[in-house]
Amino acid sequence: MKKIAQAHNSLQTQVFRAIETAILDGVFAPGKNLTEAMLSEELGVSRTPVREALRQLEFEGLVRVETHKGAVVVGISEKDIRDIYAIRMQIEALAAQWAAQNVTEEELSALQENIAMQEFYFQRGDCRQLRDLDSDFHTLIYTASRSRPICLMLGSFHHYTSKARSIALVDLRRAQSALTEHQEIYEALTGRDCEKAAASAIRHIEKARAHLAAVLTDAGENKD
Amino acid sequence: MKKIAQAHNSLQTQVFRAIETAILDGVFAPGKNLTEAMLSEELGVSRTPVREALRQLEFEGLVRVETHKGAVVVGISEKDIRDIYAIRMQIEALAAQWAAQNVTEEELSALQENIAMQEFYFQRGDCRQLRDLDSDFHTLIYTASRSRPICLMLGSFHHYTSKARSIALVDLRRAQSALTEHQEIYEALTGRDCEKAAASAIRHIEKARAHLAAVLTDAGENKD
DNA sequence: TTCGCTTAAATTGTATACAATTATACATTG
DNA sequence: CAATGTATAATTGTATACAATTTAAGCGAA
Repeated sequence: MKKIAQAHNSLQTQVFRAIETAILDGVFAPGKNLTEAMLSEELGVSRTPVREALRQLEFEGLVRVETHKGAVVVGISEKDIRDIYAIRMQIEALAAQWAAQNVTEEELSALQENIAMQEFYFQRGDCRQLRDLDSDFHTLIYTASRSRPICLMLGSFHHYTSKARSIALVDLRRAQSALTEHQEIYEALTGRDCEKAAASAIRHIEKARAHLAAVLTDAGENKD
Repeated sequence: MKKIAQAHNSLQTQVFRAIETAILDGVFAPGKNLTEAMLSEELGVSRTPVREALRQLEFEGLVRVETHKGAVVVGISEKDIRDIYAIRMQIEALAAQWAAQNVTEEELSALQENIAMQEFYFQRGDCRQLRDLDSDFHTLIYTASRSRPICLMLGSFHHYTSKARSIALVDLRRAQSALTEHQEIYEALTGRDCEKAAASAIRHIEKARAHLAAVLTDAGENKD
């Protein structure tokens, strides 16, 4: 029934993305039991790619799969998000620091372009676009760090941060603040200033965390 | 042909473990092309569980899978390990800090038992057992942190640290030092002293890193 | 010989069929 | 009526069959 995103990727990948976003967008609520047959029919594919996708989602921590029992959606709790921010504060600092040393001119251009787009969509008040750009911005920095462990780690539970971003950037005041902080990080990178990059990154996450702490009153729930 | 570890788990899980350890033990060298047919025959199963295992291994970063091309083993470079230690220094500090607040009496007993075993196998000079105990020790602390993101993150690329541990703990002098540091962390946890726990963890990883930096002259190679 | 095209083999991607296990419903018995 | 055991249905686990794609080989012409 529902159309799957792009066509050029493998079905398995598309199925994975489809289920992932469905979970993150709350279409599949925490605790919901995901049967392979249901997903197959819903997405118009066979069970094989669905199974592979579910196994990957289990690795990402989005679902829990028990043998002969099936998959259930795992919720992201408030505490999870708080923990993520504590962790990110450390890791993003490392990433920014290393990126300052290794970032290429092309990547700097991409970051500049990204920030320009952020300014554009901020004017429009388009939160969804801002969220995606924010996501891209950080991905660019991870990549520029030239550290495979960093990329793997931050990519592996990327959805957690995505969820947190979604919650946070709905507030346009926070979005503006984030934009300023992004610019600060960008400047540190252009100047190849490791310390400033790390400090800016920490300040950025710290502010994001503080904002989120204020916003988080009725966000996620845990289904342990 | 080759027997797979336990019997009660699903084939898919067993296949996953089998391939994982084969890669970590160097049986499947970096760059090696893993065809599903070969793995199927080798492990005496069909392609289905093999495919699911490969997809998970891709998420772990141990192999790279390209559509219609298959999976190749990704090597762990020296730099990867160095990066891991930099990251771990931050995350283990968080984990230890949180564990000091949340650790249960049962977990403290388990840690005590673990350390006792470490002492025993250190006497015997059994490096392999020491490595596994070291792995268990840290897993216990992650678990005690009561943070799902921490557990997910550190579990997700656990093999990296495992690889590093294997390299490091071959040196019995390092093993002894590690044992002392573990005891220090354990004491911090029993005293529920967050600051001491974090500081001990950082010191532990820092020492491990320093030792590894000295040892690492001809370890891993990268196959990008 | 070498370049290029065609074709065949090998490999992965997907779907389906079958086996094993679990959950559910219903009947039987205390 | 409750509890339990059995049978049936539903769901997952695994294997195999088929389609799509890539790689390589073979063949021919310049």
